[in-house]
Amino acid sequence: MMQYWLIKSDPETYSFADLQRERQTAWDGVRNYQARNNLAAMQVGDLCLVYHSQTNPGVVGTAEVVRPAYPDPKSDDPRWVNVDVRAGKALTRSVSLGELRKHPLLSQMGVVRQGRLSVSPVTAAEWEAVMELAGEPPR
DNA sequence: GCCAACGTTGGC
DNA sequence: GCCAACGTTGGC
Repeated sequence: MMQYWLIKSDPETYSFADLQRERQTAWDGVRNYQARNNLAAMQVGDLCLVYHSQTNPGVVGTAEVVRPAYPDPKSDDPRWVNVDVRAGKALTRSVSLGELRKHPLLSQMGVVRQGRLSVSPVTAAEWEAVMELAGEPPR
């Protein structure tokens, strides 16, 4: 069964444009157990909302999981894992954190309730609502 | 730059 | 096992 997720990045460090340029990347550097557990639960084919933190925080694009969790080679601690994701599409219009907060359904999203969590699950209903706000046609 | 929220560390 | 101190993240 396909699942949805939200993955957060500071665009100064790694932006959605960077992902589009590279087409695919290792999603690494997660050093929080809850976020790590979410990474570990990802399966190939799962879809992700890509969220920019810091400047103009909000959802800017989508990505697809293409490799499930594996140990982060940049860490000598095997507890930390990466997944590989492929760029999906840039949203027709990005959806700001403020819009998520205002939306009756989306105000309950993990990213809103727990701002510091960098990888969080997204329900199918939340996914659809974000796509609608983003001006994306139904799939 | 400030501050709130939260996670981690370490003393006891 | 508790809790204070400290560090980090992220919104504003």
